[in-house]
Order: sequence, then structure tokens, then C-alpha cells
Amino acid sequence: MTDVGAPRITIHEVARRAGVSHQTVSRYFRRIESLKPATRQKIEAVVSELNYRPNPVARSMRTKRSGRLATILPSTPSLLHSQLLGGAAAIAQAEGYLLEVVTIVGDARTRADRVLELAANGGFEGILSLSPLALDLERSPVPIVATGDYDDQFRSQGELADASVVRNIIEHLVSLGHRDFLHIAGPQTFTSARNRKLVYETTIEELGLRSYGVADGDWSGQSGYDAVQGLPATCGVTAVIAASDQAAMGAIRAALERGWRVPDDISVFGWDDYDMGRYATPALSTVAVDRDAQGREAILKLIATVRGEEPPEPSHDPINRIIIRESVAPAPRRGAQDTSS
Amino acid sequence: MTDVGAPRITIHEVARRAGVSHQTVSRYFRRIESLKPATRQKIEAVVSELNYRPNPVARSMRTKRSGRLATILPSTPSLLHSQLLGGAAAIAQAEGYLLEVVTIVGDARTRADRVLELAANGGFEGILSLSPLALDLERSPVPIVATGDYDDQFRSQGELADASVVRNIIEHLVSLGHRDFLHIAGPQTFTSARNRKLVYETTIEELGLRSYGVADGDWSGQSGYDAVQGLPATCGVTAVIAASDQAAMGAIRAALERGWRVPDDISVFGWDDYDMGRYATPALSTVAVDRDAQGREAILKLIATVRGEEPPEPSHDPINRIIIRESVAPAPRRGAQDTSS
DNA sequence: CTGAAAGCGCTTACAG
DNA sequence: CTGAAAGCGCTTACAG
Repeated sequence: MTDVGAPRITIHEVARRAGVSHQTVSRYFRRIESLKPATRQKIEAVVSELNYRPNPVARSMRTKRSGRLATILPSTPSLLHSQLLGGAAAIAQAEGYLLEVVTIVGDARTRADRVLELAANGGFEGILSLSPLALDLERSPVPIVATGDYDDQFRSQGELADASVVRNIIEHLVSLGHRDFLHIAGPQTFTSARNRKLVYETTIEELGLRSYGVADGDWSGQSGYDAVQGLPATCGVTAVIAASDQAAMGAIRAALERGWRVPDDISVFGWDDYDMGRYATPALSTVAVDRDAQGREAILKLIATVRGEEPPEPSHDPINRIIIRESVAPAPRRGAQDTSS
Repeated sequence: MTDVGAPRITIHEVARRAGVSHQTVSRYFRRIESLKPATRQKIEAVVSELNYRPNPVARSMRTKRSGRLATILPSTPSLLHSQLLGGAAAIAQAEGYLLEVVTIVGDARTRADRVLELAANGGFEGILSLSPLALDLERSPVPIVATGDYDDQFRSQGELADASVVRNIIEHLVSLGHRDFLHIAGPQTFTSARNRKLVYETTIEELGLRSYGVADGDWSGQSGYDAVQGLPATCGVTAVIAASDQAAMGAIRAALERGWRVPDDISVFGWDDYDMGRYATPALSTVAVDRDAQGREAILKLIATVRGEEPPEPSHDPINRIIIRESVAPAPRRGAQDTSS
């Protein structure tokens, strides 16, 4: 089982058996059209008999192309990262690249240094970061694409951090009579979290609504719980928009413990459409995000850049879909009264 | 930014500038002790000035060691896989290996073929599979370690599929007066799921308890929901042990919809300690699993095999920890009456 | 359309 | 302790 040293078949051996030169075998594997059918067949027979495949290391040595891309994973990956990775890995494979996973620990500065080190000496043709990166990408010798990145250079990657659906959520809640809102934000190192907060604040202002404010959160249930626990009893908030399903669950828990009924007294929205939210009581209203598609688009963009091609037009299929469940209902009369004051 | 063709510094250039031969520079990087301090310093100065690192492709070409391990990820990865991967990637990195992620789609047969193909020609020194594999590992030219594997060859990897805690859960429930159980199993392609079911059935029998049976599940909330929806009203079950938190949430949902109070009428256990379960109402009793440690142990085993060393003794730290929350309570009198009959 | 030569950037014996 | 030679398995011009 560990007989790694089994004599490797070389291109010369294949060439010898097929009665051609080793360059011709090389052409066969590079799918060069000009091969004579007869030659091609002879090679094909030997290749399938020996189950020979060219050594990718030797090829990469010669071509200076490694065919390898790196994915930077945070040290404590979440479901989100799995799903992004699943989409990205499938595309990478289909496009003939191998995706290598690298976890990076340490503070933002250390992580940035390590990524640059990888970019310079890792033998990768490109890097896809699934976590925020505090890095001037111009300094990298190979292309880097980051999702949820630290600074704003990827804000144009609208589909990766699309927060416009926050406005739709607020509008829906307004149609149910809500006027007093609270946002439980995600960590502001994530573009997606920053964008949701931004859209929340903008929409509140544009529609002339009241916001009790934005609670700092970190996606976790605890942060949602703390945010609602910390609300003054008289704040009048009737609708909470959390940046994650976990935070929403925490918020609901805190509300119930304070004797506030959900959704009768207060409506709560989550984000991510985790399986458990659908079966919770009350069932969680949320935003379904096509992470797989996000991962695919991110890696397609990276591969295009690596190849020096124009990045593909991002798909205009909606990546976010609002799902209304039991945790959302018309605003209570109290809320309506506040509005009339 | 895409200037990949920047002239690469070679070992010869470093050697020239340091006034030594390129072999000596090679020795420097292979940390060969015998270098004279003066020589070492000269090299060090040039290396840090040029920020030179040996080309790993060339090294691997020569040594026939790629330093690369593959991880097989299912096409729809879950949080579990993220966490396993996080643990595995950290260790791989620390041990000097790169972990490459490969997703494999198709039926069990296709996947097995593809893994063998990777093992033979992927240039990997070993393979870690995070999903079941229907494969005779003896046929692989490089070591393969699989978690949750298809057949029984990894049952000895107790720590990866440790189900003994199922017995502890049942004993706890018995101490609360429960006698009538239901198990909502995970997909039986997973060793972990099969083991939990096995321990469940064995314990029920050994302790002389009653089991309404084992419901087939697939980890999902829906499968838990269906299992409890399908229970006859008179089945007498007072305790449900689900193979996942999602299934447990589904089970609770179904129970509530049938007018059964949780935990007053029926107690429910989940598995995985998802963040959301802690904030659900009732808060979910569950099993916290150290997936990170599982990932670490799996990759350590793989690396040891690759190196031809003895696999490390699996840690005896408990990987599973039972967490009792609101979804579990003493059996209702009905249950107690049944017992006395 | 196919073959002989050179070389990618290292490491591994082998001398000295 | 350090240097000259050979070679890992391919691909890339260059001939023919």
C-alpha cells in the first residue's frame, strides 16, 4: 500500500512501446490536432494498457505553469466556507486546476504577510481568499480574488456581498406596519457585513423610519442574544434584522426570555437559511444565499485573471432570496401607536 | 499584478552572489548542519536580500516527493467538513505538507474510480477522504485515510466514529424514567451513523428497554420531522435520539405540531452542538463533537502512514461531550405507567 | 507530420 | 566542509 516507489512509467517507455518518439506522445497528451490518426491510435493503445498519465510535476517544471490555485481558509471555517469551497473546487477541477487549501492563523498583518509569501513562493498561479484580507493586492505577484474582503476593492463584486436585499426586507416589514428597527450586524471586517449595515442605514433614512441602532455582532447566537437583552424595555423596536440565522435565533431567545412574543410583539429576520431555522419555533424568516454560486463566480473570476482573460460577466441570477416564515408578522399596535406620535 | 513571468531567481544566482556553489545553497535550505557558520551567513544575507525561496516544483521533481496531500470533499460539503478540514489543514501545514481539495461527484462507483485515479496519477503522497468511499484501499498506490468510511475497515478508528456516548445518553434518559425510545439515524453509508445505530440497538437490548424502532434519516431536519410525524399516536415513545441537531429540530417541530410538549411529553437529543440549537426553544440537548480534533487525528494518521511511521496513538481525550439542555426532562407519567405494565 | 537537442531548477551521489 | 556532474520527466523551439 505504501509502495510509492513503484517504477513510474515514463513518456519514453510509452513512446518505445508505441514505436514513436517521446515528443509525439507529448503531443498526444497536449491534444495537438496534427497527429496522424494511425499514430494517435498506437499511442492510445499503449497508454490505456499501461494506464499512463504524464507526470504533472515535470510538466509544470517545464511550462512554469503549476495548474494550482490556493484557497485561503480561516482557521475556524464555517458552513459558509464549505459551500463556497464546494462551488469553487468543482469549477477549478472542470477548468483543469487543482485547488489547494491553506489555513492561515494570526492577526490581520501576519495573515497578509503569509498570503504574500504564498503568492511569491507557493507555486500557485492564483489565490482565492475566503476570508477578509488586509492586503494591497497590487503587491502580489499572482492574482488574488477575495470574498468578503477587508477593504473596498471588491465592492464592485456586487454578487459576493450583495446587500440590496436588506432594502427589500425592510420594505416588506414596512408593508406590515413596522417603523422601529434594530440591525444586528456581522463583523465589520467582512464586506458583506459592512454592506448590509450600510444598506440598512441608508434605507432607514430614505424611508424615514426609526432605527434604534446597529448592534455589533459576530454572526454568533450569543451576539444576537446580547443585542436584544441590551435593548431598553421602552425602545419600541418591533423588527430585528440580523446578519445571520444564529444571531436571529439568539435574538428570538432573548426576546422570549424578556416576555416579548415573537412574532406578535417583535419580528425577526435571519440570514443564510440554515436547515435548523426552518424547524425552529417560530420558524425563522431568512435570506437564502446561493453560496455555491458565489464560490463558482469567485473562482471563475480568478481563473480568468490568471489566464489573462476578461473576467466573466457576473451572473445576474439572484443570489439572495427572501424567505418569509413564522418569525415575521404585522407590527403590534404598540408599534403603530408610536408611529402616530 | 499578473506579471507572473517576472524573472525567477534561481539557486545559481544566489550562489553566485554569495560566492558559493549552488549545492551549498541547496544544503542551506535543506538545513544541513555541517555548513560553516560563515558560509551560512553569507547565504542568509543574499537570501533575505533577494527574498529567494527554492522552487518547490523543481525540488519535488528531483526528490519524487510532492509534499502534497489530497482531501476528498463531497460535492455539497457541510459544516462538519469545514471543521474537519480546518483541523487537518493546520496539521498538514505544520508538518510541511500542502493539502489540496478535490471534490468528487457521481455515484459511489464513479467516485471510487476517480479516487484511485488521483491516487495513481495525481501526484499526491496520500489521500484523506472526508466522505464515504466504496473502495478497496489495498488497490491504492498511496495511503488513504477515510473518515466516516463506507465499509468497516475504519471501525478501529474509534475516535472518528465514536458512538459509545449513545449509551451514556440512553443511561441518562433511563435515570430520568424513560423506557420507550426512538432513534432517528443518519445515512448508513457513514460509519459514524451506522455505529450510533448499532450502539443504540445494543444498549436498548442490554438494558431491557423498548425501542419503537430506528427511523432512516439523512441528517436533515426534514428526516427528523418525518420520523416523528410518522409515529403512531399510541406508540408510547418518550425519548428521541437523533443523529444530528437538524434532525432533532425537525423532530421537535413535528412533536409540537402534534400537540406533544417538549420536553414534558417527549425528550429529544440532537448531535453536533450547532450554535443555533443552544438558542432554540426548547434549547437542544446535544453532543458536542471536537471535529477539529478529528480532522487533526485523521491527517496525523495519514502523514504517519505516508512517512512509513507508526500511526500515532489516537488521543484519549474525549471527543464527544454530552450537553443537557431544555429539550430533555423526566419521562411523563404516561411513560412511567407503560413501564409498570 | 515527426524526431534530436536543450533545458526547466533543483537534489543526489561522488570527489576532493 | 564544499564543488563538478548527472539526471528527475517533461515541453519547447528547431530541423527534417
